[in-house]
Amino acid sequence: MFSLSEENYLKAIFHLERKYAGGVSTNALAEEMETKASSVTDMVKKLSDKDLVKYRKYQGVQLSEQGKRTAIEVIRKHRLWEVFLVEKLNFSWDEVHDIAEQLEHIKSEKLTDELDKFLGHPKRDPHGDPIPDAEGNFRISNKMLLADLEEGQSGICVGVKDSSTEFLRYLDKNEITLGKAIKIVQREEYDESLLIKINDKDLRISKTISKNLFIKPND
Amino acid sequence: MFSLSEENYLKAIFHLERKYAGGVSTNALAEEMETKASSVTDMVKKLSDKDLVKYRKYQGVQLSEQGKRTAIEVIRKHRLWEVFLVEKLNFSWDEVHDIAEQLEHIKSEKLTDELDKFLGHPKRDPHGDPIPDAEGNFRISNKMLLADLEEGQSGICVGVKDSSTEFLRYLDKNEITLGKAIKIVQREEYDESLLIKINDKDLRISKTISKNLFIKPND
DNA sequence: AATAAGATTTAGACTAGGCTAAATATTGTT
DNA sequence: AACAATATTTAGCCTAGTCTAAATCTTATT
Repeated sequence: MFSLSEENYLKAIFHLERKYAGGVSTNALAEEMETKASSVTDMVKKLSDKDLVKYRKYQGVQLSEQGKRTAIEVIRKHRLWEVFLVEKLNFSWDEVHDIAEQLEHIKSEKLTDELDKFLGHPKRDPHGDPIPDAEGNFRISNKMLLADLEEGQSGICVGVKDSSTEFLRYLDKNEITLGKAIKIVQREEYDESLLIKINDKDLRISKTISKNLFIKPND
Repeated sequence: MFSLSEENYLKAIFHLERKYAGGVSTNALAEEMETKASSVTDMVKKLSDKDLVKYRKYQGVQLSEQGKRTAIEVIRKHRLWEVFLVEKLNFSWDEVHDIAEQLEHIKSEKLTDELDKFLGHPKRDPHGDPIPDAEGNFRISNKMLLADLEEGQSGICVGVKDSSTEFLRYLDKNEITLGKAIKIVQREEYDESLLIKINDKDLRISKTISKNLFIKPND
């Protein structure tokens, strides 16, 4: 079993490997963990001793197979608990992150699997992020940023890139929720804002918004 | 907010105060916490600095009002999660303790209250122990040990004193579950065993068993 | 190729929580 | 009242995880 801190490092490395496939730098990890580079170096050595990461001084860090498996297990638990909080306990999608950060460290395989079953094996968490199955497989779907769609294209809103309270509240206010159909009516090249049709209404959204909304394009 | 270790100490002191009302001794607490007396002394000083306990050297320790409130909150969470695990996730009553020990430290008042609501405000956990309400009030009911009932008396099985896997499995095997009616048919004074009627069958149980089963006597 | 800037690691210190061994206080028994 | 047994506390050390400051490595620029 791994400590809370070890699990959080593994999770952070997992997320950063998307951006830095060749190895996650100490500084990037320090920023993600909201700690100092020296602390990261210490912890990364410990993780390396346990064969959870591959680490070469000054060259950054990568997850080992076991490290990756552990990180995915933590992410699986995080997202399942988020579904539980929203679906069963009346939380809204902007309230669940901090609580799931605690719940994701509860150690019991049976608990995770029974929770998954109880929730009906959900495929995505309340923010549209995919939930890995018990074997650690994500079903990845072709999603794009709304900002990258062409004029005239349409699709389904499937996730958010920014999960901050502020952004989620903005979406709530404008009745933009996961599963909704969205069509790009017009692109304004000057400020990169978009005119979209959603809920049968036209809505103008800024680049800031469209860069943080994932869409599964039709066809 | 208090640390995991602090919460566990408060909980242990709370439980021991039932037996040692005049102050819980360092050694008793050390045994309960499965640690050394010297470690207990250190921690008790810290709790005292935070006004969670009243402590006088060599004289034992007692919970302050705030300490008691905190302990009860932890116990409330523990028991609610046990209900959740048994009622919603198909756990049996002998499997839930260790997981609830982890879940009881999750910090979110809203989570606790919503969980309570979701479960229908249960009054007792799967072992028959009362669940305090959000204000920290236990509803105490008149329960007795089965061993202390007279021949001919009858009642309802409402709880267990020993929550060990072994004991709970024994009860399962003999179809003794909470809510069942039990009548004392005969007391054997020689070995203090009892002949009881339960499930319309006669069953002989030893003193060891009858000393660990709580009964709410009829009238 | 040299060097300055930036990134990373090392050294040494700190806190929480725990341990062992030694010192001290309390209690029970004569 | 004294002393032995037991309980408790103190002193000093340990590990995990963190920090600051100093040292060292890498990289970008000339």
